[in-house]
Amino acid sequence: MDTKSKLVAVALALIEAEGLTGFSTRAVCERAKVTAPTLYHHFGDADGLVSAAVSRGYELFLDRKKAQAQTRDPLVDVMTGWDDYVAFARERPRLYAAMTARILQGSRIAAARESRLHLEGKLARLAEARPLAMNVRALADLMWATAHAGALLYVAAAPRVPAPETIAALRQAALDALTQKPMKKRGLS
Amino acid sequence: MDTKSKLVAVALALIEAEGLTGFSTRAVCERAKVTAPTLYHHFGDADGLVSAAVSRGYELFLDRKKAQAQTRDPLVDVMTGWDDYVAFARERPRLYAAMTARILQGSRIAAARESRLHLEGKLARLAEARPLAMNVRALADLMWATAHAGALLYVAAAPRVPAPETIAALRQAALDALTQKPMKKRGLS
DNA sequence: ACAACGAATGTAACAGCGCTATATTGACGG
DNA sequence: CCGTCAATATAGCGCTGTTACATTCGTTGT
Repeated sequence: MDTKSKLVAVALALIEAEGLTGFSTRAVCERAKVTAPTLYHHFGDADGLVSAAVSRGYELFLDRKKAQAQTRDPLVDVMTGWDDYVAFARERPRLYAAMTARILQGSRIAAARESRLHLEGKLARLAEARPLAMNVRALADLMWATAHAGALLYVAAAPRVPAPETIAALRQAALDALTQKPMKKRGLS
Repeated sequence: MDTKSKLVAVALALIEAEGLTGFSTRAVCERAKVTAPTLYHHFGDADGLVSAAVSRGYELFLDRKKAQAQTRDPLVDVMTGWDDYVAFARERPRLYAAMTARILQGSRIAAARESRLHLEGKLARLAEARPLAMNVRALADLMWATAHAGALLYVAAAPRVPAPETIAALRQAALDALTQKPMKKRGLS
């Protein structure tokens, strides 16, 4: 395996094993049996390597999504995607934390944008099948926000598990937004 | 002002100004005109000082909540609290990020627990007024998850602003959970 | 009154971190 | 066979969190 991908693999493994706080360029170099300048030659700085590892994380996530069979009903596809998002975060909590930590700092990851487009594609397909209450971008925000909130409940509560009805209510919120008719106004308080 | 609270104040100011990444014990010592060992004498390590600053953040948050007049309707109080949570995160995004980052690492902050109890108190008062679909703890999780998701939409999207209907949908999810009758089963997919 | 003690602070240094100026290797095209 | 350029190594800088050690200073027991 070439040095560059090996470094990414080592960085990803380190993040999964010890989280972002356990990550350091020196630890990566040691485990990859490489000296510092080669790391900096390939990635510029520590942030570059973390970004690359996080990108790889998004690729893993996307592969999983694409392996998922597409059904007849776009609504089912979107909600299956929602469930899978939460499941991914539960299975790889430290990787997930690293992926989302970067979102908050406004650091743009190309692979993240791809995941986002994948979701918006599914939503667009849904929009063709039935009229939606919001535009696709607002709906994508909502899907992400509810799924991320669900994921956080698992990660933050670990090793305890949140009540199933809490997750169900978040999921229901996503579903309500998807099935809500455009013109029907609902009471807000 | 005594040295200890001055250090907390300086740390809090530094976090608000530059975020957690800009925080360093040396920067704090310099601005507080204090040498390193006095910082370590008072707080043990860097994490101890950050925890203290974050605690102070929760106190500020709680003060704000307590200043909020209690109305006749507990439901209104809970939803006002929801709005205020999101508003706090919008107003002090870096402090909010520091506060929640620690939650995810499982680091327990006493003041955070107090905020949680404050919310559960409000929910208990609501439970006396009308039967709820979930127990208070599950409901508190849900209130936090939806409000945090709303807060994240603002922080992650900054300086852009998320669509109002996305926030409204999250808020609606919280409200639905509060007003949902105990025995009424809703379709889940 | 004063010696003794402990809390609070300062001096100076350690190891580990991200990062880089510089030198060396090694594969390829002329 | 030599020049070029990417890839790697040596060795070090400046910064970080942290700490062993020395010092000040108010409190207290006698």
